Amino acid sequence: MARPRQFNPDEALEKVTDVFWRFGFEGASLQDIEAATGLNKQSLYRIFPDKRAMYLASLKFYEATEVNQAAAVLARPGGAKTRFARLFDDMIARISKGDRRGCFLCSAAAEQSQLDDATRAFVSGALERVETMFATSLAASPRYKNDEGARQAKAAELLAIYFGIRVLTRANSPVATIRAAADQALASI
Amino acid sequence: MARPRQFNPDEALEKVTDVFWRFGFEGASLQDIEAATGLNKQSLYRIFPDKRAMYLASLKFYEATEVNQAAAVLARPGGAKTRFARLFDDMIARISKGDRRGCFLCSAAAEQSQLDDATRAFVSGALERVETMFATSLAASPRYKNDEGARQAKAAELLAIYFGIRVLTRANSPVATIRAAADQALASI
DNA sequence: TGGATTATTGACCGGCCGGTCCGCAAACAT
DNA sequence: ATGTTTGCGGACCGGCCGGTCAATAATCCA
Repeated sequence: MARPRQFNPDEALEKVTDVFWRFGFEGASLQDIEAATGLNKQSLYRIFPDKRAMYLASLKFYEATEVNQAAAVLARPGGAKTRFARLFDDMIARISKGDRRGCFLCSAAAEQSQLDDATRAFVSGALERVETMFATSLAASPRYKNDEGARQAKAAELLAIYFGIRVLTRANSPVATIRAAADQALASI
Repeated sequence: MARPRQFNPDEALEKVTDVFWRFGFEGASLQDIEAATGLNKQSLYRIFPDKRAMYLASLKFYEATEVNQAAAVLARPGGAKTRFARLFDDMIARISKGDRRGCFLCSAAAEQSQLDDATRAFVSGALERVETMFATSLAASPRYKNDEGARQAKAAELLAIYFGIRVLTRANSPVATIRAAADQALASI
């Protein structure tokens, strides 16, 4: 046929995701996105119908990469406490390296999910999937394996703590506070 | 002198706060604010130098009202567990009534604190004050009164759970999940 | 090589953004 | 009553917003 695309759409989406992750939907202008990707608006609009679609694609990309990676960490062998300890350690290691982006899903929930139906639908679904993922990992310990009620309840608590920590991360709370919250959560598993 | 102001600045600030609380800084346009307050832009700009100042004033107003009210709930007599149970019950009662605004400080942390220095400074200070408030309430039980380490750690954990629940609130998570997280947290106090 | 097709680019669009200006009305002191 | 001061409201501002268009350059097929 004709001239092939000169950039990798997946790499572009990765960069777009980072911009939305850091600045939010309203906070990220098309200009910012152009600068971050090195692409022209027109090239972007050939891939995405509009800005909102870019944002939703970014959320999906985030789930497929970051959340999936967390799932991989949680799936490694060991009891429930060990698994969550690894998850929290990874999270805190990133904060210590200066990464204060927190969790994109969490920011999207705070910023957009009361304003845009599609965002709310996706975010609420993604949170549910994270909760299920937590419950599955809890089942690695006999204490939760045979008690669905306890498992669900603990998963809900860990979900809240996890996202709470992500908020504290964005708010530049001291690492010590975050570490303390994580340790308390782990101790109760 | 001359003609006195025809509206109550405090009532105006209350309405402005509600708009920013629901829509966020970028999501709330001056037009939205005019509509919500019933005031003209010019009248608003006589009270606030610019939009950012309105936002910061709103955050302060939020702390002075909503956070203060939470502090009052936590200050009522009883052991630590009883006090936090009342706090969580109030929170869940509001959600059940359809109020999904969550916590303004929490949304501000997610949306703005990585973008605006003044917001970050205020939010991070406010979170610290909430944490202190939590620690003070924990001291109502002997178990935490004499163990500062345990008190700080539990306060950090409750802070995370509290803000996590606020995120779940915004994301339209089912009340059952939120209730479960709150109950788990209470059980560990 | 020629023609069809498509990516790329930058100019351009209307509209809304936050913010300002100015004419007018209201209320005070005298 | 009058002059002065101030609040008020609507017109208005430049600039940036998301989004589009048209001219150009690059690549493929035949």
